[in-house]
Parts: sequence; C-alpha cells; structure tokens
Amino acid sequence: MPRRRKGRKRVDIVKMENESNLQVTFSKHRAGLFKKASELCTLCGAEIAIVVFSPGKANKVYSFSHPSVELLVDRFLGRDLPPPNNEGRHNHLLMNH
Amino acid sequence: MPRRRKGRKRVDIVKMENESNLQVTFSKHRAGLFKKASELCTLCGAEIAIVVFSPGKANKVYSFSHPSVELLVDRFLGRDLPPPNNEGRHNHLLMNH
DNA sequence: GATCCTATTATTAGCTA
DNA sequence: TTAGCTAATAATAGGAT
Repeated sequence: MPRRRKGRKRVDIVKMENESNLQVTFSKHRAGLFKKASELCTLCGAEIAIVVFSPGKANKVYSFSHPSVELLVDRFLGRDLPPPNNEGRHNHLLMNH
Repeated sequence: MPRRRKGRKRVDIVKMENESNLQVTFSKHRAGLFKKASELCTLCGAEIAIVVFSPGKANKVYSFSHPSVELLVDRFLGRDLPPPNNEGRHNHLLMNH
C-alpha cells in the first residue's frame, strides 16, 4: 500500500529486448494507435485501413478499418475501377518505413 | 506580437464541420498516426500496414508500412501461402470501425 | 493478464511567422 | 501554403490491483 507511485518514464524508441514487457507494451501501443486512427476518421472524415501483426511467436493479426481493409487497399493498389472522384489517385505519396 | 499564447484546447471527437482547419488537422493527425505506427514497429518488432485517404475533394492517399502494404494485407486476407509460423492466422481479431 | 492509478512524458490546438 | 511555438490536454511506463 505504498503511496509513492513512480509515474511514467521516458523510453527510447529502440527494439525492446524480448522482455515480458514487450507483449503488454505492444498491446498498449496498438490500442493507442487504433484510438488515434478512430479519431482521425471521426474528426476529419478520413478513410483508414490498418493491419498489424503482433511480434514474436504469437503473431496474431489485428485490424482497424473504415470502411474496410479490402476496399481501401484495393483502391490503394489500383485494383479498383475508376472512382467517381478520379483525381489525385495516381500520385501515391508513399511513406514506407 | 502579444506574448500571451492561448495553448492547446480540448476538442471533442466529432466530425469537424468543413472548416479551413480540417485539412491542417488532418495533416497533423496523420503525421502523429504514422509516428505512432513507426514507434510500434521499432519498439516491439510489429509489422504494420496503414492506408489513409484524405477527406474532401483532395482525396489523396497516404501509406505507411513495414514491410509492405501488399504483403501484409495479402497475408491478412489469407491470400498467402501458409507461412512458416502458421498459428494464429485464422482467428483474425477484427476491430473494424 | 486485463485493468486501474498517477507522475511524467508526449502530443497537439490555436496562434504566429 | 508550410513550419515553429507553447500552454494545455492526452497518452502512457511502471506499478498496483
């Protein structure tokens, strides 16, 4: 029952060495990422698809999308028919990691 | 040149009515989202693909991915060959908006 | 092991340039 | 436009439950 809480600590953005913390850190960050995505959809009316594979042995897959991953990615990859608004579709601004 | 800055203000997560602010808000939030995704990749070794279509007339597309949108989404949609680690691949945990 | 707590850091809304 | 500033809010690391 100690009252002294430690509070948040700064963390460098480098690969965590497989600690037991990694899974909980992954879950918390994933939740935060999906929340941000949801806010961007609601606030601005953006359309977003996210697919995440968890690290390590579990290797589970999680997704967030509005409207759907398949629709948005097919549109992104140019597999779709020309949409009503056909502008700006051929200058994909890639920001790959 | 007034010194008194106003600082951040709380904002409700509801659809912004097409203000001139919407585009700048979208850009800032998108940058934040991609930064979070990058951190999740680096920190936890997760694999992430994001596709975002901007709202309104511009309707530009932006993406972040590691390793690639196509690879991850094909895996997500079950279009891939069975991966070395074949566990957890058929219980997709959907969290669609 | 998912959720709560909270001190602390991280992000950002509105402004300015 | 795009970028920088900073007060203020939002997110979260480590611990507790």
